[in-house]
Amino acid sequence: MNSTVATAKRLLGSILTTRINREVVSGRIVETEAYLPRNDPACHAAKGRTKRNEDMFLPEGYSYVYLIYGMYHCFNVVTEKEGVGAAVLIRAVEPIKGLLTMVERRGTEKNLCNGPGRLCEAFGISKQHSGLRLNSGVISIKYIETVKKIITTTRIGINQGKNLPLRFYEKGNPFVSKY
DNA sequence: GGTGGGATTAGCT
DNA sequence: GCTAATCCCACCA
Repeated sequence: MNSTVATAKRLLGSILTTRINREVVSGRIVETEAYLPRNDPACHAAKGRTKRNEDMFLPEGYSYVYLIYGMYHCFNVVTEKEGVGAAVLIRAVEPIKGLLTMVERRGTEKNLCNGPGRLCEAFGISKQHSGLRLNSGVISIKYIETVKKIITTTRIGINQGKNLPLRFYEKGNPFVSKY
């Protein structure tokens, strides 16, 4: 098992916290996807380093945030050494703290964080938060526990590399995304 | 319950 | 001009 897959599984159950615009929001990660440095056509780094994906080539423990479909952001954790280009996409979290802030930012009380675009909106994450070192003030991820019941499936919403079993979520958790 | 289209932008070809 | 790791709402059953 390579370290990106190991990280994707280890992040399940960890606590994600952001301090953005003086608001503290946190949640428990329940769904992730791995994007591998080699033999993975869906990984942004697969076609080499560009201005868009350069933060993916930072060392492990940095954030990589990008804009998708013109309107939504996706939050990733870089997982390999500097220059390699691999990450774990955080797809869903279970809200813990700052529920009011999430509702305010999302404009609804439903589906606060069960999807990569939704959780970025709820947590206040946007492109300016790409390339930050985690646990240095703005975005923090704290390891708490190892989730035992992990379901592995293929990834969602991609066109290449669909058949690779690189999506992980906690069995039975209602905050996992639906797609 | 399920399906289909529109929103909206950066970067590559 | 087209695509991209998405989401929401309208519509139909």
